Amino acid sequence: MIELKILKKSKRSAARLGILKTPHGEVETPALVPVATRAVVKTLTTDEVRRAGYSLLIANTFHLHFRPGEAVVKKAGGLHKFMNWKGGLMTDSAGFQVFSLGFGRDFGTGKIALEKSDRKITVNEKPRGIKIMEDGVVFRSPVDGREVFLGPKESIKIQEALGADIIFAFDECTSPLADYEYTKTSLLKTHRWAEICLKSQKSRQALYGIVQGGKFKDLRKESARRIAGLDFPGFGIGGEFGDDKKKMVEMVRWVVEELPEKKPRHLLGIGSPKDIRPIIEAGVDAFDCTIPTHYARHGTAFVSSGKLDLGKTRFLKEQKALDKNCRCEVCQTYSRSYLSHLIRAQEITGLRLLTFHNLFFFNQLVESARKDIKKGKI
RNA sequence: GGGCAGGUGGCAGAGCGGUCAAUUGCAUCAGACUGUAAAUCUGACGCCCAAGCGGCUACGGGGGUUCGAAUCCCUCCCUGCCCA
Repeated sequence: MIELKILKKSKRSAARLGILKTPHGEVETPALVPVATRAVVKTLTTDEVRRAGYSLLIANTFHLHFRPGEAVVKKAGGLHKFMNWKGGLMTDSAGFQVFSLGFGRDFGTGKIALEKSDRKITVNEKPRGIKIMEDGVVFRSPVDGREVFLGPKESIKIQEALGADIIFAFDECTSPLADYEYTKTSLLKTHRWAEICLKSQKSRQALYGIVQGGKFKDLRKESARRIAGLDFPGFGIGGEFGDDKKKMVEMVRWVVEELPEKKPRHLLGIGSPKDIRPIIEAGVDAFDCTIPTHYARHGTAFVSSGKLDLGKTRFLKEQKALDKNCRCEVCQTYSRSYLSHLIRAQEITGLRLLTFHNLFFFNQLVESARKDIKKGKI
């Protein structure tokens, strides 16, 4: 099991400094959790991920179920051994794919609505790519196209076979376009699924319940109270987060206020550099995000001044490091010019170096936030 | 010197009488990306512009046939391969 030891609570905000103890080591919180969807932080070895400053990763149940299949992972001795990761591990429940491959794909939206849209998803509306049913969801395998049913029971069973330290309840992550009725109805399902997850769990893994409720305050509050009322050792805060940053933080606050203080809170899928401080101030202990790794593979390096698109020809002329204040191996070793060349030439090492830098850079941001909690600045 | 094959937008390479300012790929430029569908995707890409089924200049140069030519004919220039 896990335990969150709270070292310090901020007087200025809901932020707290802590240590999350897992069966595979301790994690300083607040913590960013790199995403290892298919049992790998894309392009890096686990040793490199560790060197970038991380001790907790999140893998994905949906993707690992289809390839290689949880039986393969189990036979290999579990996810830790399979991927050679000695730190803490989480697995996402596949709930996000209900959204991502459903309405998310239909409307091209993510968890945050980047443009205000009048399009609303109403209560009886159905996504095209998947079928959402009372006790689960029918998907098509991204590997071979065959139809597969996944629900709370199936998700827990798979996650038990995978063997991460922390697992998540199977939920429906609603779209920013979902209206009140849709969200409310979906919430009933997510709550019912949460209970099924708890009941069907046989392992001693830490099962986090997930709070949903979209952008609606009463639904978020209700969801937080319902989920907090169940016997979960930790909580995920999921779903969509409105259409601007202020709203997002406000929504996290609504939820955090309803959650028990002693248990860890994990914000699912949020973590752009600009989000990091605000969500920590809102009381989040951990959060995972694909941004550092994903953007790296699209040629973007994050630096103190913002982000650099190394694919642009102008960087070929710059001999300096990505970020002069970054202490990472990449910034100590390579120039923007060289990295730009690698990215432009589509050399895979370029993707590796940017991934490493971005992860290291993000960790520096989180680390400085932790220091500021300690100093009483946050 | 003879024979054959070619010369198309920054490059490669389609088109072979009208719907061609010209398929496609690359390059270039711009944009997107938050529990990974993602080493991905979108858009622009001759010039002008009051932006439109708009004007202008364009498929090696010149000339011709035709209502109409990148596409057919003549000629010149150039390139590759083969034979002397």
